[in-house]
Amino acid sequence: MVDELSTRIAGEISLSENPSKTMKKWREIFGLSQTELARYIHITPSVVSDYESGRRKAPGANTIKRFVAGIMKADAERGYPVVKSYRTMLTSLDDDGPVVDMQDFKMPLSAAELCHAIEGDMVANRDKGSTAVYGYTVVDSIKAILELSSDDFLNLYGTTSQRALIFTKVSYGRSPLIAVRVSRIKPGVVVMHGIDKIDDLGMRIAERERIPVILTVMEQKRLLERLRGCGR
Amino acid sequence: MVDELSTRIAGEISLSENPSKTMKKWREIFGLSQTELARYIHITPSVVSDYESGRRKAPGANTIKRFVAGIMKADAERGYPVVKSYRTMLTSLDDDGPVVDMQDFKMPLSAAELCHAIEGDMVANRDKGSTAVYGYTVVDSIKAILELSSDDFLNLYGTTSQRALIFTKVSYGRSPLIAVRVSRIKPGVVVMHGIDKIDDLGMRIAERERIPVILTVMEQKRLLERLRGCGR
DNA sequence: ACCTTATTTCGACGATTGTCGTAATTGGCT
DNA sequence: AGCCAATTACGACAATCGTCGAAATAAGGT
Repeated sequence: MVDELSTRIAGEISLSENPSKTMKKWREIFGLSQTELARYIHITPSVVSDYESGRRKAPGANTIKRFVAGIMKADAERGYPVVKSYRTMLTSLDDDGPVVDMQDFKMPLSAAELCHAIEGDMVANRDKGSTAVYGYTVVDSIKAILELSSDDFLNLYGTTSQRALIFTKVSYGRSPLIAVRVSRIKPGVVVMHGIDKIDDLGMRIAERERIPVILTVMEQKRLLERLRGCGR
Repeated sequence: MVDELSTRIAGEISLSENPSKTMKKWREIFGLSQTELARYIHITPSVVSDYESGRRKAPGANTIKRFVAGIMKADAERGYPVVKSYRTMLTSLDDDGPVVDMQDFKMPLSAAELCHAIEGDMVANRDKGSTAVYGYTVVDSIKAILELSSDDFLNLYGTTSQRALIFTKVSYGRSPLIAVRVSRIKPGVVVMHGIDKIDDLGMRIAERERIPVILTVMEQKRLLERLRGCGR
């Protein structure tokens, strides 16, 4: 599993239209600062910044190899949290639970860009529109309410919580936000599919949590296709 | 599936101890000459040779990207034979058929190296010991005989037929070689697990097909572990 | 406002890549 | 043996990478 994730990360960086941004995405997913990463791969922090800001447009295979080795080493020292999340993500798509789809974006999107892509309406915390989103999890909200324990909620986040949590079959807009409210880990963005306005309680929860909330009534099949096509 | 295989190839090249050899491996899996590949990615054949022979030790992300795009374009023009094989390979490991394990090696092995790794005895065509082997398929020979049609045999090859076909639960050594004999596509190496000598008929078939044949009596569990550890 | 840490910018320079073109070598086929 | 296609070797050179170090800027906390 470590090898598989390593290969995937290296492949994404190599094939990316913007390897710099992809390296930054993965560093942040692994919860490392540039200074921390620099220590793992024995270079100065300014070199890490040079890579991520695009000063070097096509890093060599040795650089990619050392980058991946560094973030994996950090994960190993912490007990493999990201590797475990990745495995959980693969597993949760296989069973017949509430998770409808879950992917990481090749290229990070902002909340505003995501909103635009799914023809949504951002009804709460519009000022947080620049929030970076690294992936999404689509959840059948009815099944989620019936089946998920509070621990299960953690499994919705895959490799990072900096993602969009998308609830389908929403009625009033409060239940998903209540669930987010009591959850220890918060997503970057909440999307509610099936309604075009939320009630007052939902709005107040959203403002208190400072999480952008997007509503969309796009047909679910098209929604999934649009999401799959994002961040390329 | 195309994206997934692309990412995997790019990741393997990036992370390889020897990116040159890994690029050559994948070019050969896709059945392209250096001259053909050069046309797809708009460089001269000598540049392709420079990459693959290690003159350039750490290709950049742009080079890897163009390499992968080239081999994928070639596969697309031929109707995706390699992509389909890759998909078949993933699928056949999921069901409860005769396939016990199937992997590609990160780094190609020779038949002799493989023989050594599994503590085997090469009883036929020792002069072909330098044959390159890119992966392996482990097959329960009893189930294979009972379940496989001649078309199913093709599914044993995954991304390339230049691999080791490994039969377990072998008794006399002739049945697997008969199966190979009547098959249109031949593996690079045949391994028979469970015997330490083959009968005359088996030997004659092997000599006629010019395929190295290895016998091993290693415990199956250790055999699988050894195979997984090969080509790193 | 101040302090500390993180990040970014950028000059500089040695190392390496990417590529062409030419020629030599290898391998397969007749 | 000869021919042809594929592959390899290699000189050459422009472009880019990899990295350091110093300084500037940004962000978070008090």
